[in-house]
Amino acid sequence: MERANRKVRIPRQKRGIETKGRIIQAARGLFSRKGFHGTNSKEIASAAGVSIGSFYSYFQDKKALFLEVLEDHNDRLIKKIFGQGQGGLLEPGGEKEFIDSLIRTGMAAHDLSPQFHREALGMKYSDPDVEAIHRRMEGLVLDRLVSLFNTMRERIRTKDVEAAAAVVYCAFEEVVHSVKIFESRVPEERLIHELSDMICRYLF
Amino acid sequence: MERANRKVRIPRQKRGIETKGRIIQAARGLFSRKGFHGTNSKEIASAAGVSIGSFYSYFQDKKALFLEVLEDHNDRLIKKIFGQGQGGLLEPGGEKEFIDSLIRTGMAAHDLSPQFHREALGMKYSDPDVEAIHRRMEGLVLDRLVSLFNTMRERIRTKDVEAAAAVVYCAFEEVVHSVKIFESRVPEERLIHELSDMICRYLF
Amino acid sequence: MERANRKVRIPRQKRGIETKGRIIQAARGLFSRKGFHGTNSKEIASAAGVSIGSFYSYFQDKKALFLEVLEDHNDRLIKKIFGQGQGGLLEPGGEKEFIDSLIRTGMAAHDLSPQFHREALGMKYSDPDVEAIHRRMEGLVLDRLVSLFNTMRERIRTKDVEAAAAVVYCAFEEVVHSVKIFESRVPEERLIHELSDMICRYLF
Amino acid sequence: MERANRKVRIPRQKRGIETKGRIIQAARGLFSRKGFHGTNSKEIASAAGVSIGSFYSYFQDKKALFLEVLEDHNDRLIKKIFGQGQGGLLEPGGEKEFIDSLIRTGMAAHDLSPQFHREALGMKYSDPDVEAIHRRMEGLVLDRLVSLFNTMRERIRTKDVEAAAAVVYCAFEEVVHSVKIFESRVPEERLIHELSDMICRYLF
DNA sequence: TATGAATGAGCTTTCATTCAT
DNA sequence: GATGAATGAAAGCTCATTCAT
Repeated sequence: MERANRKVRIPRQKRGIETKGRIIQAARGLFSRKGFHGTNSKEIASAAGVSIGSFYSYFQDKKALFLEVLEDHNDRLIKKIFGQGQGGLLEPGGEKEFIDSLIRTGMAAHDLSPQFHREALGMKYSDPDVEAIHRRMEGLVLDRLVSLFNTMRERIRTKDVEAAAAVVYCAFEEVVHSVKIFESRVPEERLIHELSDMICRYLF
Repeated sequence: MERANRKVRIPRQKRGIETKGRIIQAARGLFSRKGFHGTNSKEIASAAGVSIGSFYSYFQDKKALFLEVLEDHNDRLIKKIFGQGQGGLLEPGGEKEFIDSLIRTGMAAHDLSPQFHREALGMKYSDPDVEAIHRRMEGLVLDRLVSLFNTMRERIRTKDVEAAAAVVYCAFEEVVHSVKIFESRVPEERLIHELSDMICRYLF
Repeated sequence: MERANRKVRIPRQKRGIETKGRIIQAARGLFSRKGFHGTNSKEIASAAGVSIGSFYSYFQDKKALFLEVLEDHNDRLIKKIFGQGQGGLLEPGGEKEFIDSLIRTGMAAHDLSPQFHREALGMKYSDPDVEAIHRRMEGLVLDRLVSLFNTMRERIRTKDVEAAAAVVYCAFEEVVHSVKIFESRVPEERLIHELSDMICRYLF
Repeated sequence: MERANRKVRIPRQKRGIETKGRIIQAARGLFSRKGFHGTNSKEIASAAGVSIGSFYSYFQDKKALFLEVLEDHNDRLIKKIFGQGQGGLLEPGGEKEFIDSLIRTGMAAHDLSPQFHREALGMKYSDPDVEAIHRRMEGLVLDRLVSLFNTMRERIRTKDVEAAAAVVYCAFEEVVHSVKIFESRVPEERLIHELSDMICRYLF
């Protein structure tokens, strides 16, 4: 008996879109609090005020839902990070402020569902699809950094802009996580200060 | 889920110790290949050539086994990292070589069961016990860095040695992971070169 | 499972009758390819280009639809089998031709949706309603055979016309199925030849 | 996460063999009364006085269990059918008795779990594995018939022994089923009488 | 002490059917 | 009338863990 090609409902009407949104919201909450493996589909459905049947008509399975929650989360992150115009900051002498502002923006973005972010980070180590989404996201940010560095090429010490972007991004990411996700023994402000100093000395 | 107050045998005889070791080895392999959630206890027992009953007389439960595999893994890491005496490297002028050597040592350590390392890293995001072990490990490394930096205090730019250690460690960790665990788009050598440069410029 | 006393619409207008027909056609195709249990109502509705709501306004439930498909199928069978006038064939000396013609007609009838026929045959073993329909159909054929045999009473060896009809019908049915539904190891023509011979020797 | 290669337990100890046997017995009863699709695995387990976990450690899934029940059933059939030596029956003049005895033996065999037999017959129309088992069984019987007919070659009318075996077997099977599984309108004795007569007239 | 048969809560998923719009 | 979103009982199956032998 071949499997009937189960179609996932793509909601076009207002009601359907709301329902799907409710499920995503409920799922984000539960995944944040109890993790992906600690949350089951029935819970999600009932937290969304929806039957388990509806759940499975909107999502292929629990993993597919997780990926959608993640995409949704990333969309908001992107908006927060790229939303702010750092337009005029590149003028000579403003390097320190520029880097600080990058760091602050990045840190602030992590205040958006930090618990879900944590769970998603964890899953990237074990799930290829989650990893792929993270890579894409990271690619976006790296590309931006690279083009930023390119516009200030002559003021930057290294010639290897790509590697510079990667290294700076790594340093930044891990510091953010140690602050926002794991409670670092060293307080946030001191870390940011040193991080900023490190990046500036390195780049300029 | 509730914990039975079952007695876990602590093997004192040679045979028991070997058996336990065999289970840990088998588990490391399976956890590496299939992840913690993708591996079941029966598989582990039979890969270790042990009955499921024996398995549970050596380990409280699957999670406890994971923690032991992790501790064992960390022990080896520690040995690899701290084993090398970086004794004489602190002489004036040798800073660059010193940092390079630190980085190389750290990178090399990650060639020890990188797949298991990856899994353990992932689990630290969702399991408090795993997180605690990571913290302890990290604490060890940070302490070492701090004391290292202290011995070269006057040659180091920042006064906030603790934060410096944390930031350097973060940068290092994430770069290592992007190389050893996720395939970075930028080749290893270029990343190491920039990382080393960044740390040196920052510190000295 | 309990039957709601939902009203099933009996379509009287052209459009309704066509819709119902489309559903029956679509269902026959799906039941043939995937079996009754392997086909779900949504599939049927969408294959018929009809909403699931409409589907349930035409048919009490999936089983009721199956029964209608079966009745429809049997109606065509009946037409094919009884449509041909075997009128003049009873003249003395023509017995062999007569039996051959009966067999050929019966075989030909099975070329009508043989896959659906197969499914319906299977379901008669597990569903009383399907069994009842089969019995009625069989009754029709047996009655016809009995009356046929009666008209040639004095040329027939046995006095027990009813049992003769039943036995001949059984032999015929199973041979047809082994040819048309299961691929017999012995080729069709040889089987027909022997079947015809067996029936003739027996009857005349 | 690839599926762990679930091993089906092959019981070697007395207890395990008994348990498996109990499940098979219970399943035969339930399949007979409620059919394959009408019976669920939990019911079977509890009817066998066994946990659902045990059930699945002995059988890959419900279908696999059905196939084992069927094989078991067929084994007994075979014993019943081939157990009786029809050795001396081939002497000249004994043809009628010989055929009668074959028919009686076949009929008697069907008194073994006729309801399960019915279900299995039904499933052969929809399940390829069940069909294959039926074919093998049928092959065994046909081969026996062919070799039987060969030993009495010169007394038999037809030269096409294989087709003869097939046709005779078909007639027999369907008559048995109409008697033992569906209640025929014509009483058993009359059917047997005519069937025997038909086969004898045809063969000799 | 070692074994592996047995357990059963709990998970994911399906699908016939209803009913508000 | 027609629609298709929503329902939820019920199915199949897994696996960490226990415990009688």
